[in-house]
Amino acid sequence: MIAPPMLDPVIHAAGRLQICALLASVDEAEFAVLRDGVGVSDSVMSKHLKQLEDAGYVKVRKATTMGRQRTWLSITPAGRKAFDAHVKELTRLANLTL
Amino acid sequence: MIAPPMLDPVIHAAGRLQICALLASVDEAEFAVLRDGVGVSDSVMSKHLKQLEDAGYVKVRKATTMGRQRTWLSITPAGRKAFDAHVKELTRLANLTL
DNA sequence: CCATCACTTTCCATAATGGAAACTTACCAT
DNA sequence: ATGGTAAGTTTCCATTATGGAAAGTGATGG
Repeated sequence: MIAPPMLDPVIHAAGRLQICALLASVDEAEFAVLRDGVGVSDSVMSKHLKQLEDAGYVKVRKATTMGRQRTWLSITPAGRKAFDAHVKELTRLANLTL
Repeated sequence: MIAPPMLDPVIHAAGRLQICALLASVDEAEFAVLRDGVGVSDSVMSKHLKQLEDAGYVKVRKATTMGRQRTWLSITPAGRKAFDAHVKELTRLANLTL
């Protein structure tokens, strides 16, 4: 192999890549905002978030404000690091010279 | 959805993304070079190339030079366009602001 | 105590990958 | 012509990934 692919499979999948990209740009985002932002069903979003959480890339904060229970997601330092590295690797690939 | 994902599934898959990246940087590449560059088996490389060819992104040229038969791959104009668009979209996602 | 909201999990059906092994072609040697 | 080998191709089979619908959970309002 020319260069061992540093593409993180947890981040590379289209849906999760979008989630990470969205979370990387804000402090926190509501579950529903992410779900609609990515355009998937509740179940799918929940599953993607679980994978990201298991990887330590996303932090989940359940808040009960004004009687309303909402889930807020944020990217962790590890998540940001992994995302940045992933983007960097994509950039490297895109500008690759054989 | 905030922005409809313009990620081309044919190009996004890690293996094919690497193939496209490699082909985007050269005029032509030999099958074996690509296979080793990406680090997959003959069968997998063959199947990825078939998908890229079916999509019109890669051109296959079978050449018999000096008694040796080799397959040369090159990216087509459509392939380059799709790859560039894909990279552009990845860049957009990476710099996304919610 | 029951209904509802906001996710979570389970269930199920596809689609995507991957490698090994079998198969095909072309070309060289005999 | 016939056999052998190189270079891919296809087939076979096993995993894994996705996705949505539907059922399940826990907290909250009435």
